[in-house]
Amino acid sequence: MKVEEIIKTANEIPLKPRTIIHIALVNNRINEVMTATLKPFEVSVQQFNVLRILRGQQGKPANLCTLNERMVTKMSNTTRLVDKLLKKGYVNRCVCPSNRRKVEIVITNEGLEVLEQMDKALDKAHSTILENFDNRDLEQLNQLLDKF
Amino acid sequence: MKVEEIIKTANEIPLKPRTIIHIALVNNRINEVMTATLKPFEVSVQQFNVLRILRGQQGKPANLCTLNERMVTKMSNTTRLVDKLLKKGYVNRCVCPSNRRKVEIVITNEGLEVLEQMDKALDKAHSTILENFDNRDLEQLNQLLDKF
DNA sequence: CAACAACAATTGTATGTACAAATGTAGGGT
DNA sequence: ACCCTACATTTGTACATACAATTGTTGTTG
Repeated sequence: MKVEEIIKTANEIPLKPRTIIHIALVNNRINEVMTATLKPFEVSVQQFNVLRILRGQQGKPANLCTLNERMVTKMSNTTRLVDKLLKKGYVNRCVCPSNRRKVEIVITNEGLEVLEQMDKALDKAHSTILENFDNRDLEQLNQLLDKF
Repeated sequence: MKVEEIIKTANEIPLKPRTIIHIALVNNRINEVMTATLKPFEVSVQQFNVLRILRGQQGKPANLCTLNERMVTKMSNTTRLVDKLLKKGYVNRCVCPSNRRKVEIVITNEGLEVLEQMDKALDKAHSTILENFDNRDLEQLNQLLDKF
């Protein structure tokens, strides 16, 4: 992606704003690919993230606030997000018996199955997005991103 | 930003998905800062982008489809975006006399003034976001981002 | 044990975004 | 001149997100 072709608003953009814009552009492109990849499964990127977090729990239920903390894109409305996964049968939800304020959410077997398929699809997508990167590039990029 | 602290969903995340998530996290952080910075001016990041593009036109009017092309985050709804800027008095809009399909949009003096203030505020924000980067880092980061 | 603050989740509302359909305009071919 | 296609914008609708207010629950303190 040649950022010069996209940033045409000024002749010379200083390095800092240029970097900021560049990241936004890259992020948008990634999002587009991810959304398109997940479209056949009829789940959003956010919903996918929730499923992935739930699988990471390895059977242990997660409550909403843990989900919120671990979500890549923070969102205020985890309730409605889980609602949609519930409708699709990918998660179960019940009130935590030890603390009835909390809600326990676990991923269902069906959820695990579709998640596996999504993983495969996303693997391909990631390779496509990162086709110009070798491992050294990726390490370097991650090191730089850690500076944020 | 230590991505390990945020990504707790799995013990070992392979390099590629890790990179993708990392970019999303960085982008979110940038967005939060940008939105907070622009909040006192009561404009969204998108609206700011439109104003910046219009200034880049140096007096020449821009029509909607040019705006759309140059917008960092593509959005389908430039009409309503311009509507809001119009209400605030930051832009003028009129039908293009030579081609009545087109709409010409120019930034007003008031728009230019507030834009200058926003620039100053965003300059500071950018420096804060990128405080851990020296010029060499930024060059390197941009080079890597160009690989996308 | 009653009052209160703190917590976890839900609901309401306003705003933002994506996608598709509709409106109005221009130009080309017959 | 008429029909058709392509273009530029607008409108409609469904969905996503941000922020604030509300509900229900827990534990603490007087």
